[in-house]
Amino acid sequence: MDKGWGVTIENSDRQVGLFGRKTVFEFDLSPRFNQNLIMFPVNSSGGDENDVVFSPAAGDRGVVLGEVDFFSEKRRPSNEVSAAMKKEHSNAEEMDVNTGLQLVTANTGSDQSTVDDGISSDAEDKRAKNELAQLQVELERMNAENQRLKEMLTQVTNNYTALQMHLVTLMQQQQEHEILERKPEEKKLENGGSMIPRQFMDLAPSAATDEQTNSSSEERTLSGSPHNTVEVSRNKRTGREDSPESEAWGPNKAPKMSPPKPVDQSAEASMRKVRVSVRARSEAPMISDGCQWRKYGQKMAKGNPCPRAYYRCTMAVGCPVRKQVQRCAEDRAILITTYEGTHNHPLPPAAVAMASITSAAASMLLSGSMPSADGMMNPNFLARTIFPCSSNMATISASAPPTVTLDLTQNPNPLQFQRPPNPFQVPFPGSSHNFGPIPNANAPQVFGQALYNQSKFSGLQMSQDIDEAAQLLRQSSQQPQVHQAQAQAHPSFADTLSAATAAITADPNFMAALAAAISSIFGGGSQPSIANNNSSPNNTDVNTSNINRNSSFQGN
DNA sequence: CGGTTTTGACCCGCGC
DNA sequence: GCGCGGGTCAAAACCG
Repeated sequence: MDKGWGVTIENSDRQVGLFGRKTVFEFDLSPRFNQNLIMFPVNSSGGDENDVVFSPAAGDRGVVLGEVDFFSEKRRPSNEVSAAMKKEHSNAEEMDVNTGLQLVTANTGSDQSTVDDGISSDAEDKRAKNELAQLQVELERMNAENQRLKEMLTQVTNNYTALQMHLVTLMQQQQEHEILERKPEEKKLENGGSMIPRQFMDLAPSAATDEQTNSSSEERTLSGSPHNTVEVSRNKRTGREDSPESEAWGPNKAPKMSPPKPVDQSAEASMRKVRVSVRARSEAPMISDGCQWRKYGQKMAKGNPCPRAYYRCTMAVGCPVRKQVQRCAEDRAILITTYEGTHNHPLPPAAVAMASITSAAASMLLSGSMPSADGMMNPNFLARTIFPCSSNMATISASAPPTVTLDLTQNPNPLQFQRPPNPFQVPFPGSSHNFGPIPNANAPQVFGQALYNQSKFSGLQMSQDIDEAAQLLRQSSQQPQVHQAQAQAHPSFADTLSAATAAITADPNFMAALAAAISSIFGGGSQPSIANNNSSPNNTDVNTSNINRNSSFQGN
């Protein structure tokens, strides 16, 4: 707020009001002190020649009604104005022609009886007007304050995001530099059309660029290009030559007699095989991340009665991205989705969200895990870098393969960088800290959207949907039970994307914001669509129609 | 009929 | 070398 009046009571530290161009102010001076009402410009501390001093009689109370353009030189108040106000204040209405201030007073002090005796409809009207004016003052003040805070937060968020992305870029460049120093031939491998930022693509844990260089994949296999070390190592496992998909996927294709890869390459491959794991509470068998998946396997993992399902992305032939879906053994309400790889094809916005977050997480992890870098020494730093909204929502596992775990199951700090299954395991006290009635089956998606938007912010584009997010927050807080009913009618992903980001920026309590955003989309955990779709634990179908209007982007 | 899921078999890495 | 566990393949089954 850059225009308006500050109002103080003389000889008092109390600043009783701060109002803008169109406002009212209620004053109530103590009859025991000879206090003046001082109005001063908001950019003044009071006591200068611009102040407007009003000296009501002891016990006077009333309101100041004004529409002030104080900073207009022509209407700047003067001592003459204040003098005039002094002189004519008592039980009267005044309108200062210079400031536009209207002074309405009513003595409620020593001659209160006089006022009471003279109660009239006018007095009642004035009293009601006073109350109304007071409320308006308060409302306006809060609105102005809210707006100001929003603007500040927006600016801070923009700056932070820009710095964050810049940091990611720098770390990626550092890694690239190291890679190129070792294998200059890799420079030809470029990101070919993915919507994922290039710094994410190149840092992705798998051979995201394999598809673009399919024709030379075998050559690179023989040459042992470290950029595709993961795929190379797999190609060496079997040597089948079959479908393009298999070629692109590469696993189990190389004959056993393939030359053993050097030790350093093996180590590098391990480092590159980064995974991003997302923990979220979900009744659905699989979270919706905007991509199209095909299940290619299912195994019973040791120590977990729930089967682990294996999916691969089918949005493009040869996309190297895979994910594993498994329920947490300790709390089967928690769905653990582990992503590996980077898409090598354009993605819908919904998929970009998750791809960006996983790639960003993997990038940071890789950057920190490079042999020449300090690496894992400070995973919390990495976590804060990747997920500024909550430094406790993610952890990095130093185990092989390194894994970034995003924990969306906790409250109030939903994400933890964790080191499963080592002693750094994030605590899940009873697994009861969750979104409550809010299902977070797709919480990772929302979070991904947030990050996606943050990446968008790197271009200093700020979400214009703060109001929308605030509305979502209000709806959520007011009608927490509505979520289930909204299951089939949530906003589009793009809407949610902006909303989630805006929610994060608009609410310091990220958890509440996230919950609100999630609830705005997905409704209750027992939403009919999900429940109907998936009655079998092995049925990995997920109702992505709730996410994507375009059914071609539905997950399975 | 084409795409997807299921599921037993296979391969590989790793620890002993 | 062997066994175990994780990951993947691919034929068969399933589904719309």
